[in-house]
Amino acid sequence: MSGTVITRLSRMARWEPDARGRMTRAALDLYAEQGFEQTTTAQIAERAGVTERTYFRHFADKREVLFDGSHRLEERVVDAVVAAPVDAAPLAVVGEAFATVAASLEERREFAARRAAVVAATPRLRERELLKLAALRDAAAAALRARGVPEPDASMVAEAGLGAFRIGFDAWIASGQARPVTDEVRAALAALRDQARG
Amino acid sequence: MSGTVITRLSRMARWEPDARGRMTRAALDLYAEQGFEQTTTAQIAERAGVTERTYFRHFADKREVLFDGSHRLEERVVDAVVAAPVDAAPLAVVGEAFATVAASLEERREFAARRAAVVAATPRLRERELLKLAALRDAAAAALRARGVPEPDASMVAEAGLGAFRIGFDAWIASGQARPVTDEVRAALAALRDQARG
DNA sequence: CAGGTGATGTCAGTTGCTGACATCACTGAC
DNA sequence: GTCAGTGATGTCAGCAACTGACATCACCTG
Repeated sequence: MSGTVITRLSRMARWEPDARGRMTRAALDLYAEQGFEQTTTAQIAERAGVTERTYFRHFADKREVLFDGSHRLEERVVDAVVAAPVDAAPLAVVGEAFATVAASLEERREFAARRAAVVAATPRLRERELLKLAALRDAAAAALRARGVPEPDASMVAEAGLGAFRIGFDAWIASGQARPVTDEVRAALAALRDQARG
Repeated sequence: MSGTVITRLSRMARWEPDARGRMTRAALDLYAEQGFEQTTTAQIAERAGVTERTYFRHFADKREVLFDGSHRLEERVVDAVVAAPVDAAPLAVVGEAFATVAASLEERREFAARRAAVVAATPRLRERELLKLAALRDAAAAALRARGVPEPDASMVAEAGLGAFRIGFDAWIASGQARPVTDEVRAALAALRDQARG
């Protein structure tokens, strides 16, 4: 802790501010540099200038650092589904909802890409990602039911929307972000629609 | 270990046979009785009549005990996709493939239901389940591509098939296995088809 | 300036999981 | 028949991921 720089600002918080942000950046850097399994929570804490105990007060476990924003995504999907015109078709509603969510990732595309690479390379992080995506899907399904869409339609449509999101996002990353994410997501959903009609 | 019964059979294996099976049953029982988090791997090993080290030689971690059959499921999906008539529509192919997989669970419906209850109640087990299902989906997508289905169609159709499988299976469990699983899976996929046609 | 509050530090302890090495039951060659 | 080989198991030491209990510290409020 001897290396900690004490920034002197007029109205400073109690300790060094933004401990969460520092831990997130430290974790992503370390995971990218030396791999998730080779990184210890003690290393993350040290690089962020806190103790290991403080890390575990902010994040439930070693993986959760990379999933801090997932709650915001959930809100965005639900909001988008709720805000859709009442007469819009369910599949179109979720498609646009997930396209909106994807668009929100474009603001921090560098972070998103680095994070995606680490997650893709680590089974245990993929697991956690799938859990968050499942929560996203369930939130979308619930929002659809609130619009009056019955089961199993609501669940299946939500599943299709999430699928388009995932496949579109992956294509966006794989292509070096050539086209906007929203286009990729819409293209994936359109492919499914064609297959269902054919 | 004093309670271990030494069964005397004419042609017995080296030690008590079926250690994996005993561990799987012990784990499922304990998880159901007292919860996953409250169960230690030492308890599972003890009930199965082995040491903790032996447990970890058979299973990668505390969760993997309940996912021993996942490889067989993967084979079944792939086989079903490969075996489908060449002129069959991709969505129909995966639908029937996942219906086949679901049907294979009906043979051990009691085990499947108990297992599903434990998994549903435990986030960490749900995580692992999602990873296995993702592998199932990816295998189906690869098999579709081998049939000549292009991307993103193959991935989206596989996603829809897995969704139907999951939703159908859940409905089957929730209904107390009233109708055959295959019917539930087909119904879920039909719902999506209807939605896609608008 | 005396509490009160919230975030942090310290420390001990449990559990999940791994590597290294010994042992045991059976198998096959001789 | 015996004896080395093989594969599954047991034993033990140890690290890393977490958790609970308690102390501390910076700031705020009356």
